[in-house]
Amino acid sequence: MSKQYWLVKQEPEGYPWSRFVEEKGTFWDGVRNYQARNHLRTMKKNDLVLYYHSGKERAVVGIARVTRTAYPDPTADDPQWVAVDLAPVKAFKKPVALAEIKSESSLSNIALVRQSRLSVMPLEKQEFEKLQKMGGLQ
DNA sequence: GCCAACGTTGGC
DNA sequence: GCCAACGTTGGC
Repeated sequence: MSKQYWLVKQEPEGYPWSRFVEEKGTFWDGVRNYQARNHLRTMKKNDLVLYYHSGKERAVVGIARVTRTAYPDPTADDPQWVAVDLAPVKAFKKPVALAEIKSESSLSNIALVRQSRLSVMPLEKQEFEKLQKMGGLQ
């Protein structure tokens, strides 16, 4: 199957992009939401993932990729919850703010806008490429 | 700090 | 199985 595209949300106070880059990757744990979990389970190796800072910052800051597909979340008691491993690919030259995303009509369908509480969501290829371009990358 | 959106829990 | 109450997340 071909590559898929995702967006994950993280509070910069919890685990900022800068630390993600320093550590050259992390395991993406702590997801306790069925919809988000199902998305995690669907991720394949080398799928590309946009990294979004929620809270105060509210901007997409960089691109990551999946280095290990879903496995039981070591921080959960219940084995139904899963984690994946992600590694940084490239930082955006310019973070793309939520306000910009909202004002872009071609991005009005993404879950970030429509369902603000979802922490892991799929993106269409053209949506991913649009965001990438807005972030100053090809 | 407030509130909307959404999920979960528990009483019936 | 419905729904009210409550908790959490995240934008404003």
